[in-house]
Formats: sequence, structure tokens, C-alpha cells
Amino acid sequence: MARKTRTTNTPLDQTRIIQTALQLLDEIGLKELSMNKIANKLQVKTASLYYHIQDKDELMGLLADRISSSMEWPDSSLSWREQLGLWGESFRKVLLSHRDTVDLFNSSIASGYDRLKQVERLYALLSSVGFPDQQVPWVASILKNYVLGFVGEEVRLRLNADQGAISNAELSERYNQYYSQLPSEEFPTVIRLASYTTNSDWAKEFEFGLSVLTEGLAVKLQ
Amino acid sequence: MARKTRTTNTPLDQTRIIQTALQLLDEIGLKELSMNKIANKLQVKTASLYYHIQDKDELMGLLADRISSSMEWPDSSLSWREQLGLWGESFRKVLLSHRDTVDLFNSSIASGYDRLKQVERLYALLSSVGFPDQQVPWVASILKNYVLGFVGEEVRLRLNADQGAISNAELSERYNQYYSQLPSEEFPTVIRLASYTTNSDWAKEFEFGLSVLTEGLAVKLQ
DNA sequence: AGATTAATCTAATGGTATTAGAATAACGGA
DNA sequence: TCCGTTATTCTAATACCATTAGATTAATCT
Repeated sequence: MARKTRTTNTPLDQTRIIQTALQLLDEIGLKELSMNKIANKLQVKTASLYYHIQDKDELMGLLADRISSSMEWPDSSLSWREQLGLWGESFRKVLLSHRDTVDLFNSSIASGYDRLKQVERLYALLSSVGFPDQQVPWVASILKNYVLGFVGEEVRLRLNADQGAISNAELSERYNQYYSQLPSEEFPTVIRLASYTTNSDWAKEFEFGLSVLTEGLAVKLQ
Repeated sequence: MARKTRTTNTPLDQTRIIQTALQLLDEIGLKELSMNKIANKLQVKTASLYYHIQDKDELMGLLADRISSSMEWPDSSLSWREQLGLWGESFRKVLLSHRDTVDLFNSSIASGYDRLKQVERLYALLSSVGFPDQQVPWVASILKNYVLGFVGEEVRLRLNADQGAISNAELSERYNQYYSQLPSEEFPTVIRLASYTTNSDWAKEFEFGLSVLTEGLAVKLQ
């Protein structure tokens, strides 16, 4: 009965909170992720979190930063087209590495160290390629938005499939049915292309879009 | 004392709820928009809304649909490049016509009539341009994501300026200060380009990005 | 051992979406 | 004009949410 200190739990700190929040994010998704549930998982009362963190917004920013720290970068000896291609794949991989990462990135501004570091690297790449100073942030924004938009859609549609535990073919069939029952005079093209609106090869579509961008950028570079 | 029916308020219906919600959205923004506040503005108890609407998600979808119904479409006699340029401007205008419209569009799937109608029109345009059937949804997605991403960023940065009631030049100055205090060995490019990261002419940057896309698409069409 | 600081807790505030079931209003027919 | 039926709105409750002030406990230093 004399020893008290032994029973104490491992102390709380930002790193442990972020780690647990990230784990919980993958289990229940961003919309369900609450301070209460994070505290519960840490076997701690909710208010304790606020000693280590300002508010939920800050925690979300830290989460986003933590995730983007695992980004891999292409070898700078490659051609700029190859570098941009690999950058895109790498960024997409990061966004798919944890649940709802796209929403997380969209709901917090990139002010942490790791996310700013990605900006630095992309700026440097574009600058070395030959884009004029004014256009570098513009082009970076285009590229970033493309990947975020694409993966956002990819996840939304895949989730639709997963929540029903349904295969890609079945999902396609379901879409076909939905579109077919639309008034055919109002939506002829949507109906005609119904079978193409579901995708079986996301990587291929991703690469197609990225190549549209790089071709367009190549024109601007001339 | 005999007449009762006269004092009754105008009856509630979906249209009136949507109208009021839209008004309130512009006043307080999407994050503050709650069922309680909508009901208050309608001088009605919150539960009454649920007689006319399934849940908040449905209401948000109806809102998005209502907003996108005001989209204007370019004359189909123009060249496809001009049509895409005008389409982009028109879509951007819609997204700027009400507060937080980008977030609204991103948080609800396009299943209503008006939003599907926009998809139909864009598909038809791209199809008539000569894109193969498989690529039409891909290209449409690229274009839609570009505009959504751009305006999303535009609004985020403009909000930063507005909430402090600050001019564009002052915002630029503030960014300069923030970036300058970063470690210069870690962020040389970001610091060097600091003065270009704030924009004074959003329309111009928007057009630049859209032209990158159209040039890239032109290559694919060959 | 005592005092100081750091960390966590209790308890409360004021919000959120949603629902079941009671109360009221509107309407159609006798 | 009254009655019963249906359509609409209300009351009241549930189960959450983020955040904070202030009390309490644990850890550290002298």
C-alpha cells in the first residue's frame, strides 16, 4: 500500500496524443474522431488533452503534419517529367496511407514544419525546371490541387463500394441501374457513358490526369 | 378572440427551408450553420424541419443543388477552348456566389437534378470535342477538381485577409514576415518566393491554370 | 519534509443532430 | 356547423460534442 507511483500510467505528451489520434482515425474515420474518444483510448479524461494541446484544430494540423512527414521524394537526377510523375504517385500514396487524409488536409492550413517542407521541395523542383518566379506558386498549387481532388474522389467512390462490401463490378452495375432510370431526354450523355463512370484502375486514371498537366506545363515552358 | 387561423405563419416547406438556410449560410458560414439556427430564423421549433427533410445531409445536398442551378453555360457555337474557358469562369462565379460553397460541394455527392445536369452538359461538350468515351468522365473530373481546388484556396486566403479587414498589400507584407523568420537553410525557395505567394489578381491566375489544362488536353486530342 | 510546480481530474456550460410521441391546425364530408 | 381524419408543429428527451475554471493529485527541487 505504500507504493503509489508505480501504478501511474505512462505520461501524456503531444507525441502520444498524435499517435493515438492517428490510430483512432484509421479505425473510425475523421467525422467520428472526437476529443472524448481520443482521451478514452489514452485512458485519460478529456480535459487532460488540453494541457498538451491548444484545441482540436491544432491537433488536426499536427496530425496532417505527421502524416505528410512520411512523403518520399524522387531522385533529382531524373527528368522533370519523371520527377513530377513520381511526386504525384508519392503524394497520392501518402494521402491513401491513412483514412480521410484528404479531408484532413483540406480542413487545415499547411503551417507546420513537415507540410511546409513539402512546399519547399516542390517549389525548388519547379524553379529548377525553369518556371518564372511568379508562376512557381501557381504551378505548385495546380499540382497539389489535382492530387488532392483526385484522391478525394477516389476515396469517396471506393468508400461507397466498401461500406456495402461490394466488388468493383457490382458497384459498376449499381451505377448503371441508377443512371439508367434517369429521364433519357434530359441525361443522354450521362446514361450513354454510365459504364465508364466507375473505375477499375485508379492508378491509370491518375496517371492520365497527371500527364495532361505535364503536357500543358511543357507548353508553358517553351 | 374568435379568429385563430389568421395569426398563423406562412406554412413551412422544403423551398422555404432551403431559401432561409441559403440566406443564413451567407451570414454565418457553413461551420456555424445549424438546424437550430435555421429553425430560429424561420420562427419555428427545430423538430419541425424534420417533417420536410430527412436529415441535415439531405438539406446540404439540396442547398448545393439550388446553388448550382444558377450556372450559366457558354454558347456551343464557340470553339472548344473558348467554351472551356467560359465554363471555368462560370463555374467559379457560381462557387463565389455564396459563402463556403466549395466546402458544401465537397461534403455532398452530386445526386440532385441540377448538379447532375451540369455533369450532363460537360460530358456532352467533351464528347462533342472528340474525347473517347472512356476519357470523358476522366477529363470532366480533372476540370471540376481544378475549379473546386482553385476557388477553395482562393476563398481560404481571401478570408484570412477579410477577417482582419486588411488590404491585399498588407496581407502580402504579413506573409513576407512569416516566411522570412523561417530557417533560411531549410526553406530557401519558399523565402525567396514569399512575395509571390499572395495574389492580387485571382482571375489571372485562374485563367493561367485553366490554360495549362486546355493545352494539355489539346495534346491528348491529337 | 516542505514548498513549489506540473499534470490530471471533476464538474459545468452551451452547443449539436435527431427522435418519439403529444398537441394543435387544417381540411373534407355530413 | 360540427366531427373525424389527416397534416403539421410542438414538447421533451437522448446522446453526443468542444472547451474551460478551478480543485486535486503527482512530481520535483531545496
